[in-house]
Amino acid sequence: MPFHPACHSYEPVTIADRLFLDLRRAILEGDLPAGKKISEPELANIYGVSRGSLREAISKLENCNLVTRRPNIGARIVSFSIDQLMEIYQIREAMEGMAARLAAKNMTEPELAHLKSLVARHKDSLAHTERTTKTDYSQDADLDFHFCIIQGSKNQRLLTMLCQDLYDLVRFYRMRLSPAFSSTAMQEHELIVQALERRDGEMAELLMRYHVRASRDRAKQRLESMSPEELGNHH
Amino acid sequence: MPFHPACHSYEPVTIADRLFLDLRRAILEGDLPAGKKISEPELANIYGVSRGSLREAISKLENCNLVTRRPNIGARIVSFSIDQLMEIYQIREAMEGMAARLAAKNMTEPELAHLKSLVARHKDSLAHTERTTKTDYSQDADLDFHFCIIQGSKNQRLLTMLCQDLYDLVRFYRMRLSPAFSSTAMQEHELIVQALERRDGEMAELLMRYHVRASRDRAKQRLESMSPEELGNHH
DNA sequence: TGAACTAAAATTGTCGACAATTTCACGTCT
DNA sequence: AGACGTGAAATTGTCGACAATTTTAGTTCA
Repeated sequence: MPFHPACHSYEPVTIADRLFLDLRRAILEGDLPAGKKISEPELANIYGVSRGSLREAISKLENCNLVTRRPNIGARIVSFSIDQLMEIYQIREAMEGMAARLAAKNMTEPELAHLKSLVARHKDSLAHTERTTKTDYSQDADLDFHFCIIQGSKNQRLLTMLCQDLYDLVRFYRMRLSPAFSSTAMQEHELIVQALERRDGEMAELLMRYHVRASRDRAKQRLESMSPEELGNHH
Repeated sequence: MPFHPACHSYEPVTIADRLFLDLRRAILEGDLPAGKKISEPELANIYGVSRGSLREAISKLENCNLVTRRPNIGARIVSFSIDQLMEIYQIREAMEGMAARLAAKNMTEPELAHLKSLVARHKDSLAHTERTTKTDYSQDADLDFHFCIIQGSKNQRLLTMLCQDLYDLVRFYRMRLSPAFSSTAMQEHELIVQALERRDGEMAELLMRYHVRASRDRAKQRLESMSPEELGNHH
């Protein structure tokens, strides 16, 4: 039942921190609709905090690219756009490809074992369960898979750039598209793990780039088959 | 004589914005030494602003990865580390490689012409001038080159991630290493431009990745030949 | 001498009030 | 009716003061 902390898994010691986590969750889960303007006095009243703390939380949300601010105008939740989603996939192809290459070199054996068990569980769940609650779990498992590899790269900056600056956006879109996780994608995951086991960085990067590119194509295909109303819901 | 705005090229309409630009410049140029703790009351007095505005500026500096904050402890300027520099090069290899690939497809003819003239001027300057003021100009020219290609990728998110989240750090290190720009690097630039002219994305990516990797190796070699005192100056 | 406790000083976090700017509503003019 | 200008209302930016936490300095005790 976790919200999937990934990064941002620190204790909210200060009011602004707790507010940031609450608002982040609200945005990702759709409580605060995409594209909506944020009213500082209104939100400050709702959460029972001062405007100063709220502004600090909004500033953190801006770092995650979940809101955009303009001076003297205000902040608004990031809005849904197919083009932006495709841009994100292109960046993930490059960065996660590099992460896989580095992980093949730097991942520890326990980390590899953990990744393997994760994929095995995932495969099991995909084979044995009905389609009912599959998507939810699969999506989390997918994020876990990518997170493990990024962490295994042992490049701290790469980790923070992906987790802090990009993955919140990934969740933002994922929550609004609720795509089915295909068995094809899981097979791609397995191939990547095999390359990592062989410590073949070159191949791991190629396979990861292919996987992200294929995921992008699948997402695009799904989006183009969706009705305009379905897409419009999120604006 | 520009400070090289790259991104962040907006008018500082608010006090916190101007403060942010001033502090950013101070950090990059070494007025605020690396690793130093930021005293909010002290800085607020120096710049003659309230602590609130200063805190907002610090928050923006945190986005640029130029300072790190810990709750109830405070903010300090990012500190110099060879490992971190190497991490940044790895990320640049992946992201700028992708940028070159996309630029080969999406760059407009005027943009390409501008890039060509930029490299030509660069080559000229490297051939005709003495070594005196060469490095300064060359460094800016190098950044301009990379910036042009990133911009030519037409991936807005890639542009902001590189310019806002990474390139300030690149400048931070560049200003403290003051490396000579080699004619080798310039030849690599020329090869990349030729690939872009042919609209050969595959080759452009390969050449850019090679260029970034070679630059990393050159930087590492320079660093290892520096004395510990030289390196220690920046802590 | 040095480790541990204590109180004072300094620093960061939080808040409410005021100033500057934007947004909205109304009335006027063409 | 619609465009334009004006003033009020609302929103954001800025500030100084207070509260909570951390750091420091000093003292005591083993």
